Amino acid sequence: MKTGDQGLVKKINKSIVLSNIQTQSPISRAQISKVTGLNKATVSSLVSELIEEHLVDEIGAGLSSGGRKPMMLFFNQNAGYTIGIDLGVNYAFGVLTDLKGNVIQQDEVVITDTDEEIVFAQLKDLAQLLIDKTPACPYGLVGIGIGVPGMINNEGVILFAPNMDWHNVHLKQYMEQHFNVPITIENEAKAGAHGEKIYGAGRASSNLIYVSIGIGIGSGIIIEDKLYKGTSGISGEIGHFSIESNGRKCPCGNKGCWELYSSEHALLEKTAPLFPNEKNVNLSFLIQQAEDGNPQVINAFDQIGEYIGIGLTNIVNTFNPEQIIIGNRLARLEPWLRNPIQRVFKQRLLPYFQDSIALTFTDRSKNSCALGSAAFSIEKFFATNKVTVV
Amino acid sequence: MKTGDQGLVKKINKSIVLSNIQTQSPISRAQISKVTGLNKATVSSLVSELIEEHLVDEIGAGLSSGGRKPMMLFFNQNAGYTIGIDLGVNYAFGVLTDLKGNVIQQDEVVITDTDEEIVFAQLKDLAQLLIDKTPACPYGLVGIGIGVPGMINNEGVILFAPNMDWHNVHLKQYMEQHFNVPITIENEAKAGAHGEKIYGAGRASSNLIYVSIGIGIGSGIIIEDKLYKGTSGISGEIGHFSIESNGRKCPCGNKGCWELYSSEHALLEKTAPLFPNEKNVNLSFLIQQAEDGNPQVINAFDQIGEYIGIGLTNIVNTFNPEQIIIGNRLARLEPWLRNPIQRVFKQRLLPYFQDSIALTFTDRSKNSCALGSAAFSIEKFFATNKVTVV
DNA sequence: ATACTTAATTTATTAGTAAAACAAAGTTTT
DNA sequence: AAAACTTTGTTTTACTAATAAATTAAGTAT
Repeated sequence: MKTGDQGLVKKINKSIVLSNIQTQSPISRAQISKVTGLNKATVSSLVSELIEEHLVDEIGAGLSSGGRKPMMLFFNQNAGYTIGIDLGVNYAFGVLTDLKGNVIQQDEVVITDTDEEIVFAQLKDLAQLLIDKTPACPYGLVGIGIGVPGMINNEGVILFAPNMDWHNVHLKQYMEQHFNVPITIENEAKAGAHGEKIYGAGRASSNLIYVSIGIGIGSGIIIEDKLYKGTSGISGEIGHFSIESNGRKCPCGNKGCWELYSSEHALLEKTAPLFPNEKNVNLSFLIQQAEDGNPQVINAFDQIGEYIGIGLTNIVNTFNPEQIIIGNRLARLEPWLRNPIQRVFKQRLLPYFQDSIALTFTDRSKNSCALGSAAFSIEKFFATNKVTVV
Repeated sequence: MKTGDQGLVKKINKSIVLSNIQTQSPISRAQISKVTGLNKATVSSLVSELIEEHLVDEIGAGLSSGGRKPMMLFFNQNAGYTIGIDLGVNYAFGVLTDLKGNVIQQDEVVITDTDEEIVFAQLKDLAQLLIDKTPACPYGLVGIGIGVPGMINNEGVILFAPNMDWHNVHLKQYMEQHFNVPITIENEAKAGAHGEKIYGAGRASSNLIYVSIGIGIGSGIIIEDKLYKGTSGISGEIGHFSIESNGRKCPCGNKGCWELYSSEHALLEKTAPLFPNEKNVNLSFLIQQAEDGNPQVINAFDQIGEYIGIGLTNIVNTFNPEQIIIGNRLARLEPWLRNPIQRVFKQRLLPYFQDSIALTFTDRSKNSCALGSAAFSIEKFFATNKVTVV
């Protein structure tokens, strides 16, 4: 039980002030006071602390609205930097961002061998490369986050990453040994969900499910603005809920798992026979075919979309979320998936859900997994050092 | 954004003190100070307010442990009373409880006609009957809660109760007109989940799913100790997630819904042909048959249990909860359901989930729906009048 | 030039927790 | 049984943070 004291009050209010400056800047002290209801004096005092801590800058006077000009405040997004890495099965994509999530630098390495030690070394080099590009600033690098396609427990241990063939892998320890900053290892879909919630399409939603459809299907669950990790850290394994209770056996033990019908893997399996002479039937190839009007491919996309819709219906019935965001590789298929999904929603969802659900595809120009991973460190930084997150 | 001030601090601490007295009583001021970390003076001051508000009583001196005897404190559970009603399709069961959830009085009425006005009048009479039994006390009746088998929106409107044939029913308004206390209308499974979390088998779990298996299947989702209601208040409709994506059409619009295979309705449908001469094949009859060793009935129970296990597997994969509690009518089948469910878990769940999940059947001697409905009012009472719930 | 407006700081007040001193009521030691 | 110690709970004092009111600063409107 955490008791309350004046320090708590100050943390709360300081956090509110900072978050207002972050999201509404340029903003004056007077405006903050009006918006938050905090007394002008309180705002002034908290702002001056934030300025001393280099988290806020005075950027110059604003326009007068009939009286003294307000001094406009800016969030000093360059007070520190953070690294986020999206670790895939055959790539690792890293970003260096400022405290607002702006990408300062990015880099990608190709992974050809998923051997633990090789990948570890590649991740270390990728991080070092980005660290070397970190501009001089008061707080330096505040943390490194990595999104991994596997199950991560509450201690950050990678319990199982099927497509990497990893079991009980201690990436966190390895990174901590090499870099003296907080390390966050999180499931790729949870990181993606967080990225969408903080910086992406999910900012306005309190309850959203980010459905990561790649080789398999995972998800990140945001409930009341907060990532829900589950009791042991492995919530959201929705790729393995059964939509055919006695369907094909899945390696997970279950039968008829959703991802057997709706993932990139399922799509490739389904379409490969259409191109017996083509060695390299991959997603880009299929998209090209669809764009060229190949009816069989378009039909395959539609069928996958229908199965995706069936699974999403289950999610909506379970969570009653405001929004579902489709992420990862199959988000590229938006033009072909949106219709069948909406069609299934219309057929299968109760009317009460139909009105309240928004379907969004991730903006692939931003990597929400890498950004979300980076954002974890920013929150830890504020929570431990300066202000509480409200 | 709710800012912090000293009032907030006091609310938090007062709530902590009260909750310690509620759960640990008899307890002295000194002990509370030690347990909470609050200063002795702070505890004294907060306790004296609680005593003035009749929420806490000094019950006499305790045993000395080498010095002055401590004055033991008790939560005054009789400071107020609350009513909770479990509204079923053919019954309404009401309890009058004290502020600790002890049942003071209970009553049940039979519902033969689900016509809105008739049921409303029955509920009003049931509540009045319990009110008449309310002992004299400082706060009187602090609220009435009703758990309804249907979808309730955030404003307490019953959008749809299929088995009552209700659409857009304003029970809350009706009760408010007749009783001048806060009225809470909530879905039956959500109320049950809350009851289990506050008073029942789920007290120790932060993340739990209460699965109400009756005519249909609903659920209440507790996430981080809090009931998750969903964006429009209708989360947890897990009876309508599809486990046979192209299975039988369900009235909800979806196909192959879980409850078509796993509910009491499914069980009765499956077993009725076994007893062509029996007019009244109901749950009690089937249980009697199973107890008498009828292999066909036992087999039917096992099959239903398997389907329940398949659905629960989906839930575990999705939520990674600490605990699943089976509630409502089919909880009576625990002796026949536990094995097939555990069997399915063993076959279908990933090992990481197997360790962390506890399966519990509700204690049918307590009605968690009625108790949970009653508890809603207690929380509202403390939140609005005295202390915040922490 | 004077009166109004708005912004931000300074000063005084208030509310709540905490630390220390104290009072109350015991037990243990001699 | 007196003295010394313990534990409980209250009182006194100090401190911190928010707020209200007064003040200073820097404009605009007429």
